[in-house]
Amino acid sequence: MKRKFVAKKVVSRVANEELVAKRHEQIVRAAGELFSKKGFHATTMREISSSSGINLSYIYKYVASKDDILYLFYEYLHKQWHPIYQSLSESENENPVDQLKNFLRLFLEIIHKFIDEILTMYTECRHLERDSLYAVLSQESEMVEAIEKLIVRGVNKGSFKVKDSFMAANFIQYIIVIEALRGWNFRDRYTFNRFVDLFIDLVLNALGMREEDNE
Amino acid sequence: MKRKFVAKKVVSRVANEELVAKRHEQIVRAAGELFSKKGFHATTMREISSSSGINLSYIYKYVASKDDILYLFYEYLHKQWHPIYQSLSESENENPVDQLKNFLRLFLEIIHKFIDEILTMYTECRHLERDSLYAVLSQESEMVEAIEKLIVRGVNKGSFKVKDSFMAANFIQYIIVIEALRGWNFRDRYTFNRFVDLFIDLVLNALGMREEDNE
Amino acid sequence: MKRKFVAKKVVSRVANEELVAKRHEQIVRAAGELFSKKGFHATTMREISSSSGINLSYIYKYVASKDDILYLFYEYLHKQWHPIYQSLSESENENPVDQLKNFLRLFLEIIHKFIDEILTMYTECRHLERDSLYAVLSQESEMVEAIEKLIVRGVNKGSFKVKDSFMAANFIQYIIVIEALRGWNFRDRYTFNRFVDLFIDLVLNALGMREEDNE
Amino acid sequence: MKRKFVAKKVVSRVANEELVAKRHEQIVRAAGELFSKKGFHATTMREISSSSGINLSYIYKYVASKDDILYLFYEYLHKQWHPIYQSLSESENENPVDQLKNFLRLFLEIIHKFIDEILTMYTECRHLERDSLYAVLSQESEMVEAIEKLIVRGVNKGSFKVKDSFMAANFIQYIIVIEALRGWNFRDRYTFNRFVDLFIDLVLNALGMREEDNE
DNA sequence: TATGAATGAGCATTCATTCAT
DNA sequence: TATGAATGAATGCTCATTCAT
Repeated sequence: MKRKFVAKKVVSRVANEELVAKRHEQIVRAAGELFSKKGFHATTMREISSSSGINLSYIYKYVASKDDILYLFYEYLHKQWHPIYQSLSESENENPVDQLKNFLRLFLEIIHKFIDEILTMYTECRHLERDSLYAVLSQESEMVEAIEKLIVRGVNKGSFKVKDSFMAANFIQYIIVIEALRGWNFRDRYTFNRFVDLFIDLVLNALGMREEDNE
Repeated sequence: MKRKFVAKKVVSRVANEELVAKRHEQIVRAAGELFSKKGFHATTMREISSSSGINLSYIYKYVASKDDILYLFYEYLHKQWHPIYQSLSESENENPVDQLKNFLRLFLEIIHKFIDEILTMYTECRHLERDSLYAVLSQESEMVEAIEKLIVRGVNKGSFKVKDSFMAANFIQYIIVIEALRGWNFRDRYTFNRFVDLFIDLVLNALGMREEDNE
Repeated sequence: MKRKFVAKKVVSRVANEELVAKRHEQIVRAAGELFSKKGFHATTMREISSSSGINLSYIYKYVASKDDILYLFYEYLHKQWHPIYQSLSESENENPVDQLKNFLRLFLEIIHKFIDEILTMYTECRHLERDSLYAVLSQESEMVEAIEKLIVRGVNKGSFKVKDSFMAANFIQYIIVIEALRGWNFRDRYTFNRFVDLFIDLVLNALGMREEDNE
Repeated sequence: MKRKFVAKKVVSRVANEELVAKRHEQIVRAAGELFSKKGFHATTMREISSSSGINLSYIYKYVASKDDILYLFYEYLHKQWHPIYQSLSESENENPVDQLKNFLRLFLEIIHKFIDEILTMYTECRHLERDSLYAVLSQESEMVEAIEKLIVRGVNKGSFKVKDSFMAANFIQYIIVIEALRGWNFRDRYTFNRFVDLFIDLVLNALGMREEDNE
């Protein structure tokens, strides 16, 4: 029942890989901003073209469709936090509690930095075409696995106490973007640091740690 | 700093209120399904018309724009759970823990029943126009308040222990729709009842209850 | 080569003639104002209905189409000045110069009173359907004839001197609505009385009268 | 109280000016004919597209709206006679009477050539949007000024005798298009040359010249 | 590699008009 | 006589995408 991770390759009709990477970045930067400001559908290819400074028809040498750009956008954002959760699997010796706290803090900082983009990503990714969508879900899934492993280690060491580590991992992976998706309701009530503290506290509690253990 | 709740009224050019209600339901049913299947933007008015069996131009007697339909759709869903969180404020004598458990269970059942619609609602509501969006956010906010009151009572009675009840309420209001938004990753792993148990456990923990208190 | 004057009858599906007349007036009053404000095409039947206070479908019992209303509007305006030029043929004993002056003055006053309506009439009547258009042109033509007769009498009496009385009549019938059609360019420059004086002076001159004869 | 002349520029999203000019002409030719046949409102963009041979969406690269096309149409016609009245101000030494006669004749010839278009122009220009309308009225106004100057010179030289030269200029500028607007009533009665003679005679008379002076 | 010209399909919305009672 | 419900056919305009060079 192990999920296989699928990837998607945005095919470009240009050989030079370096150039492709450069163009993709150009495109995504422009598009991301536009998507975040007006949404995917309301953003036109023409706008992406003029905003990125790449000729409209020429964009189609680097992407096959507008959908590809949305995927590229997702990929770009994902790249921001990929190292963070990947490091989770690498440093397996660390204390799981500290590691989790650290992970959450770093992650929340990324979210905070890309608030608009992440809101966009989560509200627009439904419109991805089949292939792209699978690739995205796959990456999300990968992240859940990394978190799960951490939880399992914590449980084994007696730091956490959860009924089901996979469910807990999903829980965390979902709640972690709360600031982007629900922030409008509480953002002006807390400083970012205060928010992080409260957030970590809630999550640690959920994983069966009381504050007394925690300090 | 108290938020004022705003409402929006979808005005129809037909006097007969009963008929309006009937038509609105017809429209929303058809549209909701289509939105869920293909998204708001990809759904055309023509499809809504033929799916609802109401003549295209005639739909515009009951709504002013496609946006109105999206709002109607949101309203329809919201009506499903409005009674649940409203009852929270009414029965203030009950034991907060039981009340919360009960609330969560009922709510999760509603979510389960409308999974596709809720996913749609949360991914499409960004595309609402200003007025409609405000109305929606306002209703969401109202729900958070109801949850917060419950938490505060629980804290006062010593059942819960949280650093900040408003943050906790936001937390719960956000996590509660996890099945609709992230279910694809865990749905086939648990029965619905198992999921509910795990969910409630995590939430109660987050609110500072250990399982030992809990049983 | 004598032109036959054609008339058009707006058929209504209601027997009571008095009622028909009353409704037609109601309709025309409302429609005329709307046409003048926004033009024929921009005015909707619904607006005419709500402005006239007659139920939309019921209007169709009194007119066969929107076009009919435009024609009715024309007819209504025409009725305003019909007596004026008709009287021209009746009082054949009067001094033609005085009669012309009088005619012009009365006519200009009517124009002045219905400026917007007349502008509308002349810019919209192109959109009349065949039948209605013929009826309109026919009425216009009739007016030219009346003017021509007057000129002929004036020429015979030696008061006017024109090369071609029919051309001159057309000339006058056309120039007489100048205030409605070109007024924007000179209206704020003259009082109405001054305008009338200048106008009559120019027309009399055109008909071969010098001011010295004129006084 | 001097009127300022305003202009309007139809902006196209194509850089190549020559191409723009070519396309504009293509569009105006097709549209003009259609407008003349069926009126502005009854003419659809689709018809203009197929009649001009330019793809519907591509038209919108050269004009921003249907209104722009109406304005372009007006501009096109205006260009036909602009040189004629402009020359009026240039050759200030000529005999005003000859100059006026010449001006009228040339102008009437242009009118004659574009009868349908001019009828259209004057009956449809009310539907221009604000900006375009101002530009149009401004150009008309400019023409009146040119005529007025000529009249003033004629008056100073003792050739004309009018009470008010501005009013007279408006008079002429209005009457000059009579063939387009009222021609249906007299066209089949005169050859074009005969019409021109009669017309010039009437106008000169109006300006206070008797035939005896005239010959 | 890079660009300007060109296209086809679609979309929300409006409106005059008719039906049923 | 009078009305509210219902319809069919358009219409201006936009947009992603491809062509030709």
